[in-house]
Amino acid sequence: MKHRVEKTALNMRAVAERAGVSSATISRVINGSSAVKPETAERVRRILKELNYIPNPIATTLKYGRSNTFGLIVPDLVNPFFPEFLLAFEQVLVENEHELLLATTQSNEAKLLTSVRRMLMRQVDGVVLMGSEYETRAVEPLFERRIPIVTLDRRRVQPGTGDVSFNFEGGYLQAVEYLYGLGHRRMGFLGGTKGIRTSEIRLAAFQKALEHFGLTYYPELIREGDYRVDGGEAAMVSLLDAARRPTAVLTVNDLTAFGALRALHERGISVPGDMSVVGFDGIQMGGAVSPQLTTVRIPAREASQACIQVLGRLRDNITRRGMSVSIDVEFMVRRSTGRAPRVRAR
Amino acid sequence: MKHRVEKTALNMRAVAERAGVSSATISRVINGSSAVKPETAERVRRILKELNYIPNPIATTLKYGRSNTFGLIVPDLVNPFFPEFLLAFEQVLVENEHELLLATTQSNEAKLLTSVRRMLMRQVDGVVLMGSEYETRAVEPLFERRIPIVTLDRRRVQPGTGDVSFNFEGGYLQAVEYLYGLGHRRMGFLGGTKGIRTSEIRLAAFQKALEHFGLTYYPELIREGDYRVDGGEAAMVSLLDAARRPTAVLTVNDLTAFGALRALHERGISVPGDMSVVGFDGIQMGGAVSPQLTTVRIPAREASQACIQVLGRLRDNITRRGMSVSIDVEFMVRRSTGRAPRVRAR
DNA sequence: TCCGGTAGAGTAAACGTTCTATTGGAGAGA
DNA sequence: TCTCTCCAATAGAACGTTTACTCTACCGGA
Repeated sequence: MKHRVEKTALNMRAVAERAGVSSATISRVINGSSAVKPETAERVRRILKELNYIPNPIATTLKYGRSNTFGLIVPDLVNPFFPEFLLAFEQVLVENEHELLLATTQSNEAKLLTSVRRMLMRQVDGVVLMGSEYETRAVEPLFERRIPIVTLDRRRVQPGTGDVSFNFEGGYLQAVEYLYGLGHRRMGFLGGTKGIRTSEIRLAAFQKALEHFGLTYYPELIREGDYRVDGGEAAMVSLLDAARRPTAVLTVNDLTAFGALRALHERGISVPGDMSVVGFDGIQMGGAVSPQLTTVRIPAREASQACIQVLGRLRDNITRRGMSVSIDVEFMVRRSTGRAPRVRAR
Repeated sequence: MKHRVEKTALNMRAVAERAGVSSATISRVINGSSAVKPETAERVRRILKELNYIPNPIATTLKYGRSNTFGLIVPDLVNPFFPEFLLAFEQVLVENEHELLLATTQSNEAKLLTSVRRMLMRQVDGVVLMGSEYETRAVEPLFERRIPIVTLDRRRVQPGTGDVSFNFEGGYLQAVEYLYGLGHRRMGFLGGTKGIRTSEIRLAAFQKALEHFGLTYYPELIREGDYRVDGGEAAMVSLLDAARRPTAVLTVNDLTAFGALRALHERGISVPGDMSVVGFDGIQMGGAVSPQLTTVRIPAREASQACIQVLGRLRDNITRRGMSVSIDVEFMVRRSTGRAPRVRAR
């Protein structure tokens, strides 16, 4: 006798046999679809519980080519915002009885291609693409197979895709308003990587916020970063060389702000005594450092819900018009911001 | 005509037709399984590429009840070590042509039950269980269905399970050795939650390290924490009340160390001037705070590989003896440790 | 010529679910 | 009794892949 893997767990037919009905009836009871005599249904339900039946969605996926799975492609998990989004995304999916397929690309095109292939193989019903920049060529197969795509903060849509972005204008407006109220008039900005669309959008939002309060925008107080700690540190160090320093700096994200804090701490510049610092993202770690970071929180859960909602609509509607959603952010005052110092000398 | 979902993408039979062979031959070419005439194989391969064929592993899963998927159940992603492990785990899986099924439990038993159910529905070939404590009852269904289980740092195995743990003894030994070399003789310890096995193991490892260097273990310099920042901060604050303070503190993990740093910073106690602090885990963020945290790094990639290897063995072997693997850790000197202060007065 | 071996390829069933088409009765009306 | 309608439930095909079994053609040896 050949070696055979023990298999064939408990399936609908076995349940059906036990209940003295056909597998179709079991299916109907489980899905509550069509007319089943109440007493039959009750009996079936009892037996399902008794046998501890667990359905096999794989079979359904095979039959319909739909997996109730959404893919999430992230560049990496180094930026803590990504895991926090992932966590929320997974929770929302599970609440909606969907599954998650996670792929990381390390900002590497070959891995992006692999990720897309995995998505296709696993018959995902839609894909969320984090990281504002990506190769169009690599995601082409998704378009070809009409898989709905939602990007995060890409600010661009095509037919069959959606975009969920964050309200940077609102966020920086609240932050600037708060700092203005504390007497700050001279604010710097530690930005993102040059040439990336979202960097420009964030900087523009900062500038607009200044204008809204009649504050001067000083180009010499603007620095480039790279969305990471090191870039933020370097940007802050460079900013400290300015002829007249700002009394507060806003940043493009929390990691950049962490870099700024480190630069300031190492130079003995007190935060918030001598300088106020504001982050953006609202990652958990912001509450762990000292001083705790004042920041603008991006609500990961709402963003996840928006992504899933948009994916659902794109899947159901053949209209396939692109959809844009903007998520409101929330200013969080913590300890890295305070009154503007009275006198500032270099 | 009924509404019908556009489906039936490109399957083996279509490729077969195009190549003038049967689907069996296509399958054989793809899997390199049995004798196919080289020229036929070549022609098939060309057509596969030409048609851009993507296989559907769902069908295979249905047939064999094996999905080439490993599940990962984590309590949450708040502790940055978890996402870092997750990232490594995903990468290693993809390299080995496996898939990941992620589930988070928020340390909530109902969600753990749901997670286990998801694992079973998706026909996973094995499950990695993070978080050293879990309800045995909740994972019972995995045992019943003979799904291999690997726990992380649980230090206990049963038939059909494995455990991957970390070499705390080695880690604390290196840390204490380094501090000893810097002149520290009086070391404190900020531990984990009481009553958890791994907390005891870590504390014992610290104690053993002290003994190894002939140092005194001062019970009054030991505090409980909760593996989180707040717990670490409270523990540090309490430790500062000690009649004679230590010159260095070791901690149960990096978050605890962050809490300690925050407590010290807020009280104007210089690190490492007045007090040295050592973390454990080696999370990325340790390099972002100021001062950068000296710590003991747990290599997430090696741990992931070990988990996957053990799961593979458990799946293949019917022997099903429990397996234990210990992962070596690596001491990383950064900026939160320095020479012991000459004179210490309260 | 016949037999057996072999290379190469094809046939068809199976996995678990869903749903269309169909069947079996029961009841009602003629 | 026959026919029609309606309710409940069943039979069976389909999804895409793999593989045990089968088939064919060819070759060599007796």
